[in-house]
Amino acid sequence: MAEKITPRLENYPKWYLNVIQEAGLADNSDVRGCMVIKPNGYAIWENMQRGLDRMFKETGHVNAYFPLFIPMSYLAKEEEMAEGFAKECAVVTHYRLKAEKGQPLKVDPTAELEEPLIVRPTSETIIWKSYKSWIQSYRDLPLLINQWANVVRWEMRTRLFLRTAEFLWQEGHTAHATAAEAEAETMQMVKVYAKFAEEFMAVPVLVGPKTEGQKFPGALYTLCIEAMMQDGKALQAGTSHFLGQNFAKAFDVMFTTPDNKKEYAWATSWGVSTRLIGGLIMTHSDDQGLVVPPRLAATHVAICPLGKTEADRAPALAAAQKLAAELRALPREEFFGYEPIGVQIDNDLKTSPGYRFAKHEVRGVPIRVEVGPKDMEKEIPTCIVARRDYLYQVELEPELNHQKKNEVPLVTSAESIVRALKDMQRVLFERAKKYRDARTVTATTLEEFAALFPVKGGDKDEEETELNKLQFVYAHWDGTRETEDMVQKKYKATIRCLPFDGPMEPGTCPFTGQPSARMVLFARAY
RNA sequence: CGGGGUGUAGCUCAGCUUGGUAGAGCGCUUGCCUUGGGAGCAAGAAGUCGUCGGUUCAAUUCCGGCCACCCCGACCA
Repeated sequence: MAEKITPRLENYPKWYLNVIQEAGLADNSDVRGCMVIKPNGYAIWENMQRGLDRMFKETGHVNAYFPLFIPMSYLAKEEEMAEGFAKECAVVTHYRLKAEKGQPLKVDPTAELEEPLIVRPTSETIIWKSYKSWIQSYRDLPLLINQWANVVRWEMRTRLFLRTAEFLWQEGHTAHATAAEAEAETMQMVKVYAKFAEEFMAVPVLVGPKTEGQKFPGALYTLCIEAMMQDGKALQAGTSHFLGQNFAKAFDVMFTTPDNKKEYAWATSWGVSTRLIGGLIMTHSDDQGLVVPPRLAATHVAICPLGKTEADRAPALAAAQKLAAELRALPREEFFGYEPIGVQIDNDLKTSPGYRFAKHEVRGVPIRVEVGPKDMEKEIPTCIVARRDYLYQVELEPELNHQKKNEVPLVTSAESIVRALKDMQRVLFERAKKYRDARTVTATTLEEFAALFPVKGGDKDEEETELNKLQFVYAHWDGTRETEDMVQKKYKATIRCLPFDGPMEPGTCPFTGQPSARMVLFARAY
């Protein structure tokens, strides 16, 4: 059978879409720019939700839910936000259709809303409208609320998971009595995101503030996490905003201080979305399909009993069931401390072993176990444990002495599997970090910078397929919006952030010759 | 909103130039065969050819309108 997935080096964007399709993560829908998230993709999102939600709760947050529709006038109350989102808002103007026999359905012109509603692109406005009535005293603060929701941003160009017109996310919205407290919250939450990205997704990230030009509309500043994809492009994976008193002022949210004075509340907001799934795919997956770090996998182990007939297979099937039960019975702390291990027995008699192996690989199941008659005949029965992360990587990292398949005694296979899962989580992170660090460079002169972000003569395909060529580039910057805009226009590279642990020495801006406080991180971005 | 392109089976597409009412591969169903890396053979089901109109004895094919989608640009946290 022909290879179904376009190799990454041939065409990276096409590979990305192939993986999503073949792994059963999502479909394009008939509604332009919107996606259908299929069970396999949604399972990853559910695991992301679980991990994040736990971390939010551990930092004192609670969940609530606010309406999908927002009166248009609310958005208008915060000027920067209105300007920032005006061009991508879906608007509801009517509340009724007209259905007459033999006539096409149409909007009932007599059912026009007095005030149009927008579908939330983000919920600061409607949430702060509520906060106005919830916050009276300093005793009501801090207010630490998160919501899991969908939002709509009418993007011109969409890509599955990375940028869709509707997407799922969480948005935290907090109110505090002091600026310092709100700023600490902003920092705390970006660190939560960084921890989640690195420990759950096995995606290394850089943390730091956005530039003035790239911050969220309505924010005083934005902190973000940035990840490198396999093609060297950057992906903004999460943001945490210090909103100052902008929304409190827009919605008149004042509280009484202990010394009986009135003050506006201080705000933060922070969010990550289903875009993380896109980032996960483009960090770990390979030409054979999806690779999912164990902490986010719904199914961790697929056991394939082998044997031609039901009778041939019976002993192997029994062994598979025993192993599955053993794995499922493991105490949670034996795995990652909470979710139980997901085990699936693929006992399909009608498909060949190769087909089943390939199916689980393309879908990103971390561990596959093969057990068949040959294993069961042995004095000490064994099984084959195959790790998804070793496949097709062997030639890339020969020093790690990867083994595609390991034969282990059945009696010890459960521990072998748990050990492998833990190791895989670590290996994926280290591999991604090594990849990113090897592709992070410094440019001190304009010539160096220009060579790192070549602009081709129009052939976009060629440009996008040059895997390994794009890099993260540290360079000085004079701090002005003009220079930032010029670089974006000329080199299609943006300042991703000013990483907290990046180089801090002052220097000279290669673009203007002006003094620069520190180097910043440039990259092409999704 | 400008420039280009495409709408034919579940999917990817051929056929149209030169009009005569439709094909392939994959997928699906069934049977045989096959079981430690995506097998093979055979049979079968499946399409108002985007839509509306025009020309014609006859339109998937030619002409026009419309609609949808894709690519490039613009735009885009």
